[in-house]
Amino acid sequence: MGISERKEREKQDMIKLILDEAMKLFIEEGYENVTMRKIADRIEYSATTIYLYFKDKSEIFYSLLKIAFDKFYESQLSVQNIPDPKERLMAHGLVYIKFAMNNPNYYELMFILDDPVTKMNCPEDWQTSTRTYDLLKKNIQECMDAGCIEKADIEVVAFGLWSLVHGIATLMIKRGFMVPEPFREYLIYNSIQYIFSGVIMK
Amino acid sequence: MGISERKEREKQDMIKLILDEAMKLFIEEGYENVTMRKIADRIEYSATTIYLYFKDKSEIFYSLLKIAFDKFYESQLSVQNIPDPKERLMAHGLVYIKFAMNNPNYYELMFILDDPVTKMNCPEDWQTSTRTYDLLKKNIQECMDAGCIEKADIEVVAFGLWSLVHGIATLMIKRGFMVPEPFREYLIYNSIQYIFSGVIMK
Amino acid sequence: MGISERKEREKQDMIKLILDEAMKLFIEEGYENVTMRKIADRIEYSATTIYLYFKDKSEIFYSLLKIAFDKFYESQLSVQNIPDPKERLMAHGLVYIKFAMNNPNYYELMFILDDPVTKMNCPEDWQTSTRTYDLLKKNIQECMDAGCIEKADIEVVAFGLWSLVHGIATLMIKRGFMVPEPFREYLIYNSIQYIFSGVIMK
Amino acid sequence: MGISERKEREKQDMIKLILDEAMKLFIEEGYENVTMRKIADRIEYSATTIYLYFKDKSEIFYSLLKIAFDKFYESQLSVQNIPDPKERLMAHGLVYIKFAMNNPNYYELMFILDDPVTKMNCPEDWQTSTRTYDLLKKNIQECMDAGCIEKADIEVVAFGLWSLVHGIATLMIKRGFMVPEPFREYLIYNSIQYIFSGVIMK
DNA sequence: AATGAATGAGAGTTCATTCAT
DNA sequence: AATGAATGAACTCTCATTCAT
Repeated sequence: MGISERKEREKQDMIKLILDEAMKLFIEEGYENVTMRKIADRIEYSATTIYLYFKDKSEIFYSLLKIAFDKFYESQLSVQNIPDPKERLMAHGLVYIKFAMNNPNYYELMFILDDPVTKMNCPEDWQTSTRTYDLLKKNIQECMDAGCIEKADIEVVAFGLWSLVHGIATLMIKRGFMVPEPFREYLIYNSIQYIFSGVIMK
Repeated sequence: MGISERKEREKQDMIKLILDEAMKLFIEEGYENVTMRKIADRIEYSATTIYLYFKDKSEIFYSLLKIAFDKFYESQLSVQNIPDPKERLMAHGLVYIKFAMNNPNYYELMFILDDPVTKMNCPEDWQTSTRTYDLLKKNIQECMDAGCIEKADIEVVAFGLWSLVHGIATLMIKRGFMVPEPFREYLIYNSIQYIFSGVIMK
Repeated sequence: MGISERKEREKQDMIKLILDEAMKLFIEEGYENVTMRKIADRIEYSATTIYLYFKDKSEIFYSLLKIAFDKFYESQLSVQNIPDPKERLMAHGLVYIKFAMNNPNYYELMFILDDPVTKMNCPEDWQTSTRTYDLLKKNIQECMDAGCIEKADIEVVAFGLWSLVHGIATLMIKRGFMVPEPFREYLIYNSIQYIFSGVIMK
Repeated sequence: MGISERKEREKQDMIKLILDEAMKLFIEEGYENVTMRKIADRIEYSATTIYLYFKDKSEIFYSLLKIAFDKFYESQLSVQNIPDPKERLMAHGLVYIKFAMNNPNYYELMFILDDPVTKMNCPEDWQTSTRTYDLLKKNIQECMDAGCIEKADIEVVAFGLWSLVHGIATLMIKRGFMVPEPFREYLIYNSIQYIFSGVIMK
C-alpha cells in the first residue's frame, strides 16, 4: 500500500515540478520561446523525461491554463456572499486584482499571452473561462436593480469594469517595475476607489 | 556635394523600405513569425543585404518600436488643442484606444510584450514612452483646477484612467475575437463613456 | 526436478510469445516500423522485459529469420514425394511462390533485405538457407536424368529457374499493387506454366 | 558571361554530388535509414546546405528515381531496331539485365526498394515507369504474330519474362556475392539462353 | 521476474547570421 | 552595394536501451 502511494506522490511531484518551471518560462519568454530543452534544464532532467509526464508541449500549456482558470474562478466565488451589491461589486474588483497580483504568472497565462484561449480547441475549457465573467454580469445586474449604479447595457458596463481591473492588473504585472514597491498598493487601491466612487451613485 | 548626398538619400530610402516591410510583416504575422528571409522577400533584396543596414534582427525591432512611440505621441498631441479640459480628457481616452485599435501590433510591441521596453537601454527612448503619460497628467491637473473632476492625487487618477483605456485596448487586441466585429466599437465607446461620465462631475 | 523445468518451460513460452507478436508486427507493418514498445504493448509486458529474453532488437530479428528459413525449407520438403520429376519440379516452383505470397514479410526478410543474411555470422545459419537450393538442384538433376528437360549445367538451370520464381515473388510482393487482386493468381500461375512448358520437353 | 556560367556549372556539380552520395546511401541503408546528416557527412558539407539545392529529403529521392527511369528507358530503346522479333526479344532481356548490372544502384532504387514508386504521387512519373513495360509487350505481340512463340495472354507472357530477368537481376545484385565474379556472366547469359530457347519455338 | 523511470542519440527541418566575391 | 553559398545552433519529438528497485 505504501509503495504505490509513494510512487503516485512522486509522480505528482514531478508533474508539479514540470508545471512550475514551465510556467515561469512561459511567462519569461513567451510560449514560442519556451523549448522542451529549456524546461528540461530547469528541472534538471533530460528533455525526454518530460514526455513521460506530458504528451507534448501544448499539453503542458493547457494543464497550466486549466489550473489557472480554476483557481481564478474560486477566488471570485469568495466574495459572492457579500449582501450589499455595491460593496460586492467593489469587492469583486479588489479580489480580481488581488488574484492577479498574487498569481501574476497565472494571470499572464490566462489573459495576456496569445496562445492560450485562442488555441484551446476543447469547448469545455471555454466554459471555465467565461463562467467568471457571468458572475460579474450577475452582480452588475443586481446593482442596477438596487439602484446603486446607473442603468445601462449590462455588456457595456461589464466590459468597462473588467477593462479597468484588467488594465490595472496588466500594467502592474508588466510595467509595475516603473512604480516603487510601497507605492503600488496605494496606487491600485485608490485608483480603483476613485473610479468606482464615480460610477456608484450616492 | 551631389554624389555623397544622393548616396545618403538612397541609404535612407533603403532603411525606410526595410522598416516599412518589416512593419507590415509584424502587423500581419506578429513578432514571432517575422523572419529575415520574409523581410528580404518583401523588399526584393537578398537577406544578406538587410545586414548592410541593420546590425541584426533586434535592431530592426527597436527601430520599429521607436517609430511606434513617436506615432503614438503624435496621435495624443492631436487632441491637445481642445479647449474644454473635460472634453479633452475624454478625447484623450478615445484617441488612445483608436491608436491601439488601428495599430494593434504596435500597441502590443509597446505595452504588452516584455522585451522591447525592458531591453531599450537608451534612456532617450524612455523619454519617448513617458512624455505621453505626462500629457495625460497635465490634462487631469487642468480638469481638477477647472473643477471638472474630484480632486485627488494626480498619480492615482492618471493611473486609474490609463488602466481603463489600457484594459480596453488589450482586451480588444488579445480577446477581441470574443466580440462580434460590429459590436466592438459600440462596446468600446459606451463603456468608456459610462465610466467617464461617472468620474466627471456635472 | 519440477521447478527448474517449469521455469525453463515458462521461459520458452515467453520467447515464443515475443517472437510471435514481433512477427505479426513485422508482417503488418514492415521491418522499419516495428519498435520495442509496440512489441511490448502486444505482449502486454513492459519494454524492459523483452530485454530479459533478447539481447537487443536485432536478436529478435535474427531469431525470426531463422524461423523463416526453417518454415521455408519445410514448405519445400512437402513436394519431395511427388514421383514424377517434371511434375515435382513444377510443384517446386509453385510451392516456392506460394510461400512467398503467404509470407511476404518473411520472404522479404530472407531474400530482399540486405541486412539479415549478410549479417548472419553464424555459419550454421547459412546452411539453413542453402539446403533448400540443394533440393532444387537435386530435382533438376533427376529431370535431366529422366530426359524431361534439356541437359545443361545444373548451376545454370537452377539459377534460371530460381530467378524466375524469385522474380515473380518479388514483383508480386513489391509491385503487386499494380495488379488487381483477383488477377494476381491467374498471372502467377499462367506465367510460370507458360515458361515451364517451354522448358520441359514433351 | 563566364561568371554566371561557371556558377551554374558549380551548382549542377553540387546537385550531382548530392545525388551521387545520396544514392549510395539509399542503396546501402534503405530510404528510412538515410539521414540528411549522413548525406552531409559524405559530401563534406553541412546538412543545411543540402536544403539549398533540394526542398527536402524526398525531393532528393524522386530526382534520383526520375534519372533512373529515364536512363532505363533509353537503354531499352536501343534494341528496338532489331528486325527479327525473336532476336529482339532476346536482346530485350539481355539489355535489361545489362542495365541492371551496370547500374545496380539505379535498378535497386527503381525496383527493389519500397518507397519509390509507391510514394510517387505525380502520375507523369508513373508513365515514365510503365512505358518501358509497354515496349516489352509490343515486342511479345510481334513474336506471337510472327509465330516465334506460343500464343497466350500477352499480360501473362510479359509478366513471366519480366519476372525472369528481374529475378536474375535482383539475385545478382543482392546475392551476387554468393557467385564468384568470373562465373557470374556465364550464369546470367546461359540461364537466360536456356529458358528463352525453351520458350521460343524452333 | 518484471518494471517504471530515465536518458543520449538522433530524426527532418528552419533560423539568423557570416563570408567570399 | 549586393549577394549566393554556407553553416551552427536550435526546434519538437521518437527510439532503443539501461538502471535501480
